[in-house]
Amino acid sequence: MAVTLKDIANKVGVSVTTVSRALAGYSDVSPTTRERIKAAATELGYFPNITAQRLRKQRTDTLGFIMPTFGARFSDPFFSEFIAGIGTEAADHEYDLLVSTHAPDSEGEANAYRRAARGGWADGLIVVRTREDDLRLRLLCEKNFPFVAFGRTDDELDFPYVDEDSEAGMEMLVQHFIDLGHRHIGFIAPPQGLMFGRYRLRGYYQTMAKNNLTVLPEWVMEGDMTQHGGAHVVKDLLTLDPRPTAVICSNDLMAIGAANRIQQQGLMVGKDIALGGFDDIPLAAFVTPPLTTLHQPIYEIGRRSCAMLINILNGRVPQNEHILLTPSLVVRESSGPMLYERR
Amino acid sequence: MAVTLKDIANKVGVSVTTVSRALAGYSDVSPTTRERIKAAATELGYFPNITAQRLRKQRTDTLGFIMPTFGARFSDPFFSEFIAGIGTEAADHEYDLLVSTHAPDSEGEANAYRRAARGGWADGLIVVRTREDDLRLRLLCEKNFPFVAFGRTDDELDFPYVDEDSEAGMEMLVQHFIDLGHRHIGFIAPPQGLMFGRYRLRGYYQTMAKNNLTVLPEWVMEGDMTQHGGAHVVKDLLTLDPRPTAVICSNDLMAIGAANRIQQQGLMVGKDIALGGFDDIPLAAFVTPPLTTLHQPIYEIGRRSCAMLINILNGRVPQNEHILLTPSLVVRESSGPMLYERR
DNA sequence: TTGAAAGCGCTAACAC
DNA sequence: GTGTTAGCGCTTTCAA
Repeated sequence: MAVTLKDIANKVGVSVTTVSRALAGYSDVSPTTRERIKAAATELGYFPNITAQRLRKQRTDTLGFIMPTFGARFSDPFFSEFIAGIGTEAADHEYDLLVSTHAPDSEGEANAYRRAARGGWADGLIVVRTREDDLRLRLLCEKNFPFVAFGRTDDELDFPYVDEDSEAGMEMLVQHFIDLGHRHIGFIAPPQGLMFGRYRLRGYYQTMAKNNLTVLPEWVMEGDMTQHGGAHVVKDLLTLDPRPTAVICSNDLMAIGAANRIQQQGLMVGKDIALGGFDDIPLAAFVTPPLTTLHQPIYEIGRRSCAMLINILNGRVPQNEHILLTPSLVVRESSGPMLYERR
Repeated sequence: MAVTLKDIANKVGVSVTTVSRALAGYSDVSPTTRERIKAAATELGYFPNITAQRLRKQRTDTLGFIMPTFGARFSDPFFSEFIAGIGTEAADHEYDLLVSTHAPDSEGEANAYRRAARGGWADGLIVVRTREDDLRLRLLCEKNFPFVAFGRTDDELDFPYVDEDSEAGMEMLVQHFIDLGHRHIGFIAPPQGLMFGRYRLRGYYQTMAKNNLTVLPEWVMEGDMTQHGGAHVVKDLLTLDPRPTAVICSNDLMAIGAANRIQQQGLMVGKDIALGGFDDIPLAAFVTPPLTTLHQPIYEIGRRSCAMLINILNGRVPQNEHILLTPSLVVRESSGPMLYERR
């Protein structure tokens, strides 16, 4: 089938070894044979057998990404962007990217990580959406398997990561609403267990406290990070008396869902009620009204985590580097004008 | 490092061959040795070396997906959903999924396909967004490399595909608007070269013609499939005199962008102007006003294309199967009421 | 029922 | 400079 070193060796009349060395660019091959070998290689259309190289080198030159997905209509734009980021960086360094999809915390996911951590599947892993007491991270740390996470944890585990400072981000957003005159600010939190959700929630509480504002327990609801969740949960917030004048959602998808429901109830977002999100997904600027949110450069984060992983794999970097980025506040119409200026 | 067959063989005191056969479940191993071997394998924590198996079997048990991406803020929700679909199906059949990202029609993409078509990278490929005169398909057909496409082509190439009948879908949508009383219907087409865009455009023209409606050239604009594109292009449509009473966008992302721009200009979607999209991305139901569109089951399409590919790889299916699905019309508020019922 | 031997395609230590 | 040899870990004749 495919052309092998042997074919070239036969054709040129040298040994397989020589061919291998010539093609690999070793200096101990005479210029003339090297040329003849190269010529033969191009003529025959030789390309190295990746699998054989891998077996020999005991490395796969492949990165793994086990993507947490949820059921059939799963379609979080985060992942397209993130994959584009890691994929591009990986390709730039001649790494392949293996993607595997599993529901978070499922048995399938656990197996996938166990399999990966055994080695031989990929040389390193990119892990996203770190969780409290994250078994994935625990496993990888324990087995000493190379990985970089997008996200931190609170526990004793130490590992390299890139993260967004959700606490600082949320502080900007909450402060923005407070500065606009809001005092009753509802919050739609992510499901328990996600680290970034925890930071976002914490940022909310802290900023409220810092401004001497009390938070009533019923102001804080938990959503499932999807547009459905946002729509579903916000309606309870709307029935409160007094009704919050602003609602912050811990991601844009939920904010968009919430906006939809709010407007369905005849209220105007950015007028009757202020709304904020987190992520700045590309659509955030194009919904009606455009969404005030915190911008995270997902593609860049993907690239950087991947670059970090590749550095680690090549022993080029102090282990356990930590990068913490600060999101930037993007104010759009959904936050509305100063509260007392409303008509 | 890792436990190999040899380790087990040593431990049990048999040959590597026997261990291999015992573990592979061949019948010609005595029950007792088989048990001893199995016990030793579990005890030592044996797992086969995938690379070695691949080299030996001359197949990778891996599927490739070369994802067409565009720059840094690329984030089309289509891809998360599609990858979730193919990934799940692949995993169910114990295939791995290799993902590579490249700009469409770029040199990098061409290289990726050439590399894949040489073999050894993946056993088969999933191709999406077929193009007119698609070099990728031409290459794969020529090299006889197994693949399944999501999308068809017009030319002589015959290959297995799953596709959505965009023409039929668009007909439903256009007819829907016509039935509502619209006569001046603008259309935002995808960039030249994409097959599905062609079908969608054709569906529009044909349905207009079928209803004896003429289409003025200035009603048809070309957008780039993103929310930006939709927003950008729709404004020219709005300046026409008479202004179209309805605008159809060839995907939801553009429709959402268009809706944004329309409302920015003080017009109300679903009232002053009707709007339709295509795809039914999960957010379509949650924008304001909710978008009338055509539903495509992307996840399912991913699963089915992947299943088809796996069948082909295992020689289980008549080559070049064609599946054509019909999208379903989802009417939401953006199409508005009957035209003459408007206030 | 078991084992020896060959080989998938490549690389590298070591001779010549 | 070049070839011999060995081996990465596995599977599969073939012979015993």
